[in-house]
Amino acid sequence: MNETGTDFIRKTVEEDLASGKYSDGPVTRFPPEPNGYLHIGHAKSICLNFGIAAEYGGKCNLRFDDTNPGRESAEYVRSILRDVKWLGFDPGERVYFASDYFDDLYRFAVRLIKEGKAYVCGLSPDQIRETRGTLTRPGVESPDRNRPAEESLALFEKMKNGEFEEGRYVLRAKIDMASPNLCLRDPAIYRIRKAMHHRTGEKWCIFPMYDFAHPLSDAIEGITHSLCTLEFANNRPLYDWFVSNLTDEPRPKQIEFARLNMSYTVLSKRKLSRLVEEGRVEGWDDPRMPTIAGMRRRGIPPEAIRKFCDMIGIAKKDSLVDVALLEHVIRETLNRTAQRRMAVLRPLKMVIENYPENRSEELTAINNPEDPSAGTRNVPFSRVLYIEKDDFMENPPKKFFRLAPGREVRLRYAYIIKCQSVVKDDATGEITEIRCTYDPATRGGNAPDGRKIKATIHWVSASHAVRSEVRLYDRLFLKENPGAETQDGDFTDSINPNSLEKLSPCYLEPSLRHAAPGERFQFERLGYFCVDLKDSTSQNPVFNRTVTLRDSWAKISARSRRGA
RNA sequence: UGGGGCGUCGUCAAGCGGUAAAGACACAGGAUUUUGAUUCCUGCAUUCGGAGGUUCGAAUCCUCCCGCCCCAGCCA
Repeated sequence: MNETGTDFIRKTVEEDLASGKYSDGPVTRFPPEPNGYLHIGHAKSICLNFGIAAEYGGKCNLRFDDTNPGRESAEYVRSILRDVKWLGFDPGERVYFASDYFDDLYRFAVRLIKEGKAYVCGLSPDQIRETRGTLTRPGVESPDRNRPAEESLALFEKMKNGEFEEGRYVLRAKIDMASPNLCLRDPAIYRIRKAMHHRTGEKWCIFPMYDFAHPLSDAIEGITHSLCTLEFANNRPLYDWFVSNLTDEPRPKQIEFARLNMSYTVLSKRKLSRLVEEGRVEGWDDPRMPTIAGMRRRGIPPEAIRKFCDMIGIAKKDSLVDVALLEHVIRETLNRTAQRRMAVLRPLKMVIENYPENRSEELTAINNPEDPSAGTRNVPFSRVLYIEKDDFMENPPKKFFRLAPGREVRLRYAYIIKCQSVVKDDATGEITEIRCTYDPATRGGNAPDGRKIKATIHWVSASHAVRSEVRLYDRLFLKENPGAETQDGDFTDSINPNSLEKLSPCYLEPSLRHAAPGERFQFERLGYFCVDLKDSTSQNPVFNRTVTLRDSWAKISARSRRGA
């Protein structure tokens, strides 16, 4: 069920079920056009449709709305299928294509013509536009509007047989050229398209329009509740027109809800494809993309996406969901499930002066404090280590309580150490190494004398470390709503130039050597990371940062930097 | 300025005529902590786009106004 209560769509479904209208439970459908990759906005719809079917003992179909050859392809069909399953929903045998219904749809069209409810129109696309009227002026009727049915039938047949070039004729529903709803001003329902269709090949050269194919496909499949986004509300009267003129009860019912918008990203296929085409990202599955494929590669668990969709709710209000909410559910699920490891991303060499040169020892580390069943592992310790550059400051500000000259700090699961001196590059003055001593009595990190150690930092033994590349991802856009003021023109203006930072070499604890692609970890004190699905090899492991840990120190230091 | 849809905390979002307007995220404090993480407390809309009205009683009903979104593809 839903986090926030029962949304208005579920309520409608419940009422319809209670009224006995649909005896076999609700049948919903997720109807993507295979012309792009699925994104998190689609995930909202997938969760809604499959969720309702599951909750009320119904069914959910996956139907490809493939009525426009030329911009659709089998590659997209494959990616969509994969993404839906990865998200955790299995349509099983219920995978359909609008193109499966082309014969039925054709028959429906013929029936409309015979009944005087459709006609073949010879107006050019330009003429159709000109005669459609405007928002405030009615349209004018086509000279072909009263063409005898026999004549339309013959022309439609010829259209089907490929006897006309594209654009020469179109089949139109005869409704009302004066309707205040432009959708009803004799909309085109079939057009000539001489393109190779990814499934029907060259069998057809006329293709039904969405407004015609969609409601009828719903009816053919016995859909009870046809859920779509708000921008289709204008099309609903047309949806009802086709369904009531051509099909019997019980008829499918269209219900609209608000599409998902999320801060600091864009969620329209058009804009996402532009990012890909213009090379702003490395592909549809770039980990910065809000696509399912991108999020998968980023390391976001499908469970988190489902939880997110559950939390944002379903309503009719246009909204902009804070991406922080997504980040929150990602952290929440990963905190529970991801094993902890130590990794140093920006290495600073540390030498333990009183630790023997050739010695090393194994220390025990907890895999997941949130899950005792995850057990423990051993981590090697030796004289030369790497620690994070950020964990040392030569002249620390007041609130910094990590390592600094003369200060003590605990190395996680290892020893309490003290900074004795700093080695710098003579030429640049840059700190190249810090020299410390350790307290042998503190093995494991406990102080037998009970002295309080304010900070614990992570580390990796230099001689045992696995070298790796780590990719740090940040939001793709600097503006909360990149599409807002710029119509479409240049949402790319607000692209974040620093959305990707590749770090190398990074040093990982040796247990990470055999991590499998897709495997997710928490690098302690840094964030959640996963092995890249594409570029990682055992020779050159690559990790992607999914999301950082919450970092109150970052807030404190940023605040004091501003204040000072 | 035709038609359709929508306006409840910074962001989502419950609420559907009956006492003090859920919850989550964000934010701000505090406690515990070998991750400045997690966890745990605490605070955070005298008010529901505005104005009138109906009612003993309204965010919930009525009227008017204001604002935002969608529609003039042979796209979906």
